[in-house]
Amino acid sequence: MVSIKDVAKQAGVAISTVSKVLNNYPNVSSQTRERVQKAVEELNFVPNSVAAALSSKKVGRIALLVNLNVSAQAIDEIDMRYISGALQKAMEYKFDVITLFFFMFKDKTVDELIRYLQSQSITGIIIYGLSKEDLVIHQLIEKQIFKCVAIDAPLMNDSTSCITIDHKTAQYEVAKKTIEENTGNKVLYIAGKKNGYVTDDRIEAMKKLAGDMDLILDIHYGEFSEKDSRNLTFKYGKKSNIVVCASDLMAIGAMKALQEMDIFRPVCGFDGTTLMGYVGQQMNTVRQDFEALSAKAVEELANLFDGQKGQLVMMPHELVQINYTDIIV
Amino acid sequence: MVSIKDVAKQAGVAISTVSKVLNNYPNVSSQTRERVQKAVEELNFVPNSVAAALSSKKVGRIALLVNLNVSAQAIDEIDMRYISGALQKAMEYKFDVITLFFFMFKDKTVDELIRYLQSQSITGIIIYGLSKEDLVIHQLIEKQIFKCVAIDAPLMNDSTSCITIDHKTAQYEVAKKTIEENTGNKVLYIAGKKNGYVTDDRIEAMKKLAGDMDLILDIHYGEFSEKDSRNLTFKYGKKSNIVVCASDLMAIGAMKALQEMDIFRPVCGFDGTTLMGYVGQQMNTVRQDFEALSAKAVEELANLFDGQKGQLVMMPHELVQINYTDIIV
DNA sequence: CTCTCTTCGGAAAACGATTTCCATAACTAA
DNA sequence: TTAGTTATGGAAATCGTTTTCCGAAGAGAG
Repeated sequence: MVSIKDVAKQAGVAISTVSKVLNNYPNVSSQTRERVQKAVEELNFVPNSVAAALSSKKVGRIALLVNLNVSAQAIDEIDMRYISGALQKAMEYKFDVITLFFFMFKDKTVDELIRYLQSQSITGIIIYGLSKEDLVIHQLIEKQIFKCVAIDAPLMNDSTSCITIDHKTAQYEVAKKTIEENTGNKVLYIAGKKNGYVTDDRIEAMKKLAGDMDLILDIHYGEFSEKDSRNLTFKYGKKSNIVVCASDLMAIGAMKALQEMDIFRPVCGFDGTTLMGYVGQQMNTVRQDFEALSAKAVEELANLFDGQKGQLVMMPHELVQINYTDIIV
Repeated sequence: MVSIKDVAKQAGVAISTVSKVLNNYPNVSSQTRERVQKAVEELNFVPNSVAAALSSKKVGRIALLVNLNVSAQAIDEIDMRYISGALQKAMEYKFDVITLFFFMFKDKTVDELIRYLQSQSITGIIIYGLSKEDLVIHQLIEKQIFKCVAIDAPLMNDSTSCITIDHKTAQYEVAKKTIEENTGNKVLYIAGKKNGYVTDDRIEAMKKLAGDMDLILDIHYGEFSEKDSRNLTFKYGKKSNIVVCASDLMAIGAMKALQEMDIFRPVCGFDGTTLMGYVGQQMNTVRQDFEALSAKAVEELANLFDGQKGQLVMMPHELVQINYTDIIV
């Protein structure tokens, strides 16, 4: 394997000089710099990131800490899009990424988790799927041992940033639009997982909307699953005029229930997943750019590495209207 | 950070001795071994895998090389299940896992890919989603620089194993069952991606079945998408008695087309994803245990590291019959 | 009781980078 | 010309392991 040593020899300089060129350190003359770069080209040298990580605490080895919801269809898509967006951007930044799932650390203490991360020379973490009940992760963030970026969880401190869309506004808008396009003021809101940050934000938005538009709001919690939404719609769908769901998957569940009950209610969803193709009727939803969110998270991690303090980064969202035929054909 | 040095001091032995205990080397007396283990416990020591990877070529840092099919619903589920199964098992083996997607290496040569993997100190690779057209990956495997395990691609050499289910038998069985349960001998087979290893195996099985059961077989290729399957069913569904699809997602596409054409045809799928919940009629399918497949791949990689030669590992599959109500409610 | 053969444990050299610190060389100013 | 900076490049320590090799102690044989 070609190492920095070979490059040094080829360029006729010291190892340290090569390293300086590689890392854009100032104290290298442009001649030497060029000579080194030429040698790098010729030898096709790629620095060993493992060695770099070992010797430097700065080098970015980052962990993608994911609360997986395996096999819930739409959720899988969101997971994959988050992961893929992050990996892509991480490659640009030459970050090393390790993907970890929450369930791998069930029954582990913070200290054990920290030790594990340290054993991997992890310096930065991107977290998503965090709910208020995930104590260990919260402790991890508070300790500020690692640079963290939380997606959709408003946790910030000197070494923690948050990337999110404006869930309150988005939920408000999509529900308002749907209600305005239809008649009636009795709204069934099928919320997501209890104690989810996103869930609470959206409920807050719905309550505000209820106040603003004089609605009768019926709120029920479910998992982000088709099943829960379907069951809740069976129970409460009939006595409402409109069904607002916390995800597209839930919207589909609701539609199926309505269909089976043989009644029509306008339904709106959230997320803008490709699952939208499964809807059986027109639907409003909020499209999130999941890849962009996680890519931004990587960028933000880079900022934190550079010494920037944690901050809240708000990403844009988009209201869309879906028709069955729009997507599939 | 507590290092092997600290453990050595605590136990009153040399660093090398600690390492030997950690890696189960023979030449350590049980007394010393215990003393070291006690020190490890007390200090809560976790070895730094980055350092280990740097110094040893044996230590398993493995890459999960994935041909992602982002946002095709069912495909996402399969991806996630593969990834999650592998990560879990890798953790047991204390392997370090890096997830990489094919598309990240578009336009890259084998040498560039190799260099990248080496720069990450990767020694083993698990590959899935490989089609016959992925030249670079095939070259990578042939070079035998890394230990490889290919899922669903029959590539074996001294350092490459293959994990798969018996696609031929599975396809044969599920189609046979569906045909026997119904009437007619005109079968529309909606195959997967052209040049996919799995695709070809299954087509072969269908041809054999056609011979055995005296069927008139109409084969058409599509992407593993609902859309393609739907379109193909519109075109060719009417003149056949039975529709056999290469995936559950495709089966759903076919069912939708049939519904819209207002004709009934038995449809069978493949994979046994949770997407099965979306079917609108009874359906036979083949359930694959994706987590088990990728977990087995990790085990097999460990075997290869231990010096075992590459081999073909056949995993079991299961025929299942799905009803709409089975899954969702 | 000595000689050889094991068994065990330690010293030290990797692995491939980063980074600190020091020695020049070169330049500036007086 | 000389003292004082500053720019530049190198030597060496370091990160935390693994692994080779060697010496010492203990065991067994004669």
